[in-house]
Amino acid sequence: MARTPCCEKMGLKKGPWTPEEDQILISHIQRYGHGNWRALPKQAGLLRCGKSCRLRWINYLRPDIKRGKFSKEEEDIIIKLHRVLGNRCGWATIATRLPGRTDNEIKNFWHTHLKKRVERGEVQNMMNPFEEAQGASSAGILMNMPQVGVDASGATSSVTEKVLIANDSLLSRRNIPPIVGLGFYGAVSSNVSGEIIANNSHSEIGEEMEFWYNMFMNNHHKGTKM
DNA sequence: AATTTAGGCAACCGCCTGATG
DNA sequence: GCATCAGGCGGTTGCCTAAAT
Repeated sequence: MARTPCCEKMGLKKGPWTPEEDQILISHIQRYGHGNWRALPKQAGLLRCGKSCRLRWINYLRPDIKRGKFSKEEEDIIIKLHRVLGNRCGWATIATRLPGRTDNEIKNFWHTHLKKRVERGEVQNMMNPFEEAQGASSAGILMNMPQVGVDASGATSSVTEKVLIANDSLLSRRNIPPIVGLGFYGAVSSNVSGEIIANNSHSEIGEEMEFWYNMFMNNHHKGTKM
């Protein structure tokens, strides 16, 4: 059975927001907050669905929105993170790293500017911290794999050992994203059920690496649950 | 000056996930 | 365990504007 649509289309307005609608939404949220987006338009007297109100607020009206051109630093962060995360678990996560920027804005900026530059090879030397740490010519990455016992050729055994994973094909066969290279730092190991778990070494590598660590953990769990 | 094309971006759509009953 | 709701997210569309012809 099909889900009921998020909003009743009949009588609800679509398309660009008018300044009057913006003002109504801002005033309402400033007075009452936005606890329930679905109920908000009715309470505020707007002929919009809750989703539309939420999007308008988050992407345009929020007071902490930063508008204007992206800085070089912001570009670098987007490119680096996109390399790691890809489109699929990325824009919102990247947005958390760029205060005042929205996922929609970052997504648009990627598709209209950065994607072309990356495709043209203008940013090909941009590496994430793991790649930088390993060096571009590194033979592989080291992981603690107590239960898997996978050697560099991909063969399995019951032996608990540190494993050097030599190439991307092995990673892809095991459905592990390349960022598993964090294991190079000794910050990752896996438990008996095959789930990646943390040890405490990542706490010593600073805020930036903490961020990348969390990024890895999220990415890994998403990548392995399928 | 008029028309066409391309780029930029706001907004919508549909799917997914977590919470709740 | 299942159905439904609500919020969140990425993909995509379509409008607007500036540049090119």
